[in-house]
Amino acid sequence: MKKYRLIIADDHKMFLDGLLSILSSKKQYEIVLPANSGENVAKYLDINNEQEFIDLVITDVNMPDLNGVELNKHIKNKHPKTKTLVVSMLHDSMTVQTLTKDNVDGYVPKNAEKEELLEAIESILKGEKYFSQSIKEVYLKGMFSNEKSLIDSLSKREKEVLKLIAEEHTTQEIADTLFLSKHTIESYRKNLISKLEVRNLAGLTKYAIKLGLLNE
Amino acid sequence: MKKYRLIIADDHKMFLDGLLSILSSKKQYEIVLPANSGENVAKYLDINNEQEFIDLVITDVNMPDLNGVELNKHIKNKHPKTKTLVVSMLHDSMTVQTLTKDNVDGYVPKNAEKEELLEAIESILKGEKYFSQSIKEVYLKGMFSNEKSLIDSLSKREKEVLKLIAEEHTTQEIADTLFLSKHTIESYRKNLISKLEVRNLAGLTKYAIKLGLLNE
DNA sequence: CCGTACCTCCCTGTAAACAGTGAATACTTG
DNA sequence: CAAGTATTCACTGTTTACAGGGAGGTACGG
Repeated sequence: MKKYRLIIADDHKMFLDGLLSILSSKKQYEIVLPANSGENVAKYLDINNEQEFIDLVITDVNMPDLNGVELNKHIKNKHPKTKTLVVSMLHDSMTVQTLTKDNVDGYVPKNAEKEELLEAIESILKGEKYFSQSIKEVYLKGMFSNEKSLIDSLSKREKEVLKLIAEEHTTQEIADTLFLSKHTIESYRKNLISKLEVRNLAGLTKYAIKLGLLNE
Repeated sequence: MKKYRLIIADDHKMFLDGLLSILSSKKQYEIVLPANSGENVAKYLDINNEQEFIDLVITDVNMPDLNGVELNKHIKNKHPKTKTLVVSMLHDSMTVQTLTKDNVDGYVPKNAEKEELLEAIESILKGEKYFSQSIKEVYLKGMFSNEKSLIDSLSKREKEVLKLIAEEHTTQEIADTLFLSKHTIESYRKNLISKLEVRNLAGLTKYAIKLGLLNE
């Protein structure tokens, strides 16, 4: 029987230990590397994947340095034959959209049963894709909602202004920092409110947080 | 050898499975109930704890219906002999402060090694308290920062108004919904801005989110 | 080369937020 | 009960946000 070589990445050691524990019951899976960051996985693959091929990388989304989305992208670019399975407790539509666009092989939420995880791994190693029902729903909802397109519709400058607005700066202050006229910033503010379909500063602030524009 | 009866609560089944897997290696622990919500644990204890005593409840913080903080409070009120261990990936100072005030027996972050978890369980069952180093640090930081006191200083009504403000309602609208004068709401807004030491609506909104006042 | 999106700036209003001050009633906690 | 705090309301301003309109320049792809 072929033995599959896996890598698991999650910054929560306890979850990692749990996964290891679950997978150790399956003798055909060899866990080559339990990693606590995406960076470590990327480095490992870049160095070793040619000599000793890794079949599957199971990764969380939220990790320090290189997160799951970026890791998946890296793997699919540099090591296209290595499969990827995302296991995450987040499943917002933007993340799901990005991952599928980047050709991820599977996505299972952390509130799934372990049986489902094992099924997902099996399917993926057979060359199939595996997405949990709830992930499919999020994907579809994202397709038909306008949330994603709203975010995409913001230009770099608009995001810059939005960030400053959410950081509690007044229009005049933003104008000063960006060396623009107060009127320009007012235009941006107006456009943002209309584009993001919110009513005021509070709505803009919430969007800025949702978009991860604030460094906190 | 005495067998200890434990309950584990986490809404992420996979994590639950992982914990079960880890604890199953220790024969002296009997997992009576793997629960996916705090509500289930509270109900179980209320019904069964007199006949069949539960030694320890291990719980996550973020759960639907009854969260870990509320569950701990419930247990310490109604079942004071049952120990509690919080295992969470969040460790903001407010949560830690509240839990210690409510006499939680231990707190271990999810990025701890499984050995630490086992050590924590052991200590607690011996009657000691167990807090990871990182949790102690958060606790101390919270003690000397003013963040907590800021939050505590808000009255129920103030939080109510803050919530509505963050939900993008104008002063007039809030006045109408709460059957108060516009002037009253303006007073609240002013007090909130001064109490929370922010500059404007954006700052208030961020605080409202931090306090978890918004249902999203 | 034409359309489109982006960036920039301006004007005119109205509505709302923000600042300072003051004050009466109720409630809660030592 | 006394003292403090919460809750409510009011008046007077100034500043800022918000809404709607227009307009010129650049940059890029079809």
